[in-house]
Amino acid sequence: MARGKVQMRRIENPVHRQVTFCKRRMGLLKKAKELSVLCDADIGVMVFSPHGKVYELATNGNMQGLIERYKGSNTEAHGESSEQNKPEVIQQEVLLLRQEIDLLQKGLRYMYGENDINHMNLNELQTLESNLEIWVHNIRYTKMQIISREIEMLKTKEGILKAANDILQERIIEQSGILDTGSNMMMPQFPFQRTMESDYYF
Amino acid sequence: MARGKVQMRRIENPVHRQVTFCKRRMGLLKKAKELSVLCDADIGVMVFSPHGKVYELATNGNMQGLIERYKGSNTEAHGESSEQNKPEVIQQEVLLLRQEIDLLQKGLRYMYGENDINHMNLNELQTLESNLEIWVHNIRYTKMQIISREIEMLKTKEGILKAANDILQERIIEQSGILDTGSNMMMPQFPFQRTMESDYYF
DNA sequence: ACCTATTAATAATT
DNA sequence: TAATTATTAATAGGT
Repeated sequence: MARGKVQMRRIENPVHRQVTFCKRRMGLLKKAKELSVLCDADIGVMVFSPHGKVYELATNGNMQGLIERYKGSNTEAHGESSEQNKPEVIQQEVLLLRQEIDLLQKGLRYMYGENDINHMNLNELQTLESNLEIWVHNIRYTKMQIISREIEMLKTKEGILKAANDILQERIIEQSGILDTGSNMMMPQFPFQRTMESDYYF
Repeated sequence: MARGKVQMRRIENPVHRQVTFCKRRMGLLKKAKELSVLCDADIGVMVFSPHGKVYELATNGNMQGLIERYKGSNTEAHGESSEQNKPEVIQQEVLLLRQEIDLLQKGLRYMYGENDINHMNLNELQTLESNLEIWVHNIRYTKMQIISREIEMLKTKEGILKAANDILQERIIEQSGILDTGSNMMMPQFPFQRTMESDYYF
């Protein structure tokens, strides 16, 4: 992608290789982040340099979580809890989590405009508090809207199904009268068909 | 990178999002492969679509191996040892840190507006709501701390001033006794000086 | 799925 | 190591 095509094979010149490694590694992680954001996907990338150094990206901020998820999705069930409890592993995990928290807190600080919550004065905290409360209020409102819509939909469906059932019952009665052949034991139970995706939102 | 810039945020149109997901996912995996070949690195990429599908690339053909390597490289990185390595303690800590991270992440993600409130489902809204409430709680706690400190400070100041006043009164009485010249009408009122910046925080 | 106008990435160079 | 720039590669929007 620049000043000449590049052959798809190991770059022999070590300097060039190192430089390219840096550049393309950054590019790869950037691309991963972009894909994650644009398409709402979680992505984990692990890069092991030839010298053993590790570079990683976990768009949800937690590579361990992604690995778990990967294992889960791939090999259905693994009774691996025993290995998971090795002290070193856990210790390591604590370390990672701590780093993660650090990162997130920085993010928060950035979000609040450089102001760590511990360094905000009363006024700022007050403002923040009311903003959050407004937000919570909006969220509750949105939730209520969703729930209302859901209920409406269910009611509608119920009505339709009831009507359908009524019609079907009538038909069956008619048929029973006309044919007078069988018992009612095969009569469909009331909710004729009750498969709904009403839990779509949950 | 084509026919117009793209904003770095979730693509709202589901069709566009899906198409972009396919294209960029391919691009990402290609880039990973290239980096691997050109620079002689081992790379693992895991992509989790929002619908839970997993796409992966392991340039050495073995994701499990890369995962092990990842864990290993992290474990031996820090030689901090002993002390509070009791499994239960650490386990507990991991749990707490995880929770904290979860909270921070969600909060951040939501705050950065990567998730439009109007496109969140009930569950997500519920989570967001509780996160915000916890935040509000923390803010209130911080506020209370500040206020308490402020009150302490004021009490201290009050004590000092009272003592000062007492001393002044004594002096004045002494002077009155010695000089016996004037009335007490000019006697300063009790809080001798009461200008404080105690409302600095408000 | 394919096409291209554009943007983004980056190899070579300083 | 850090810029700059000439090119190539990726891809957004359209068919």
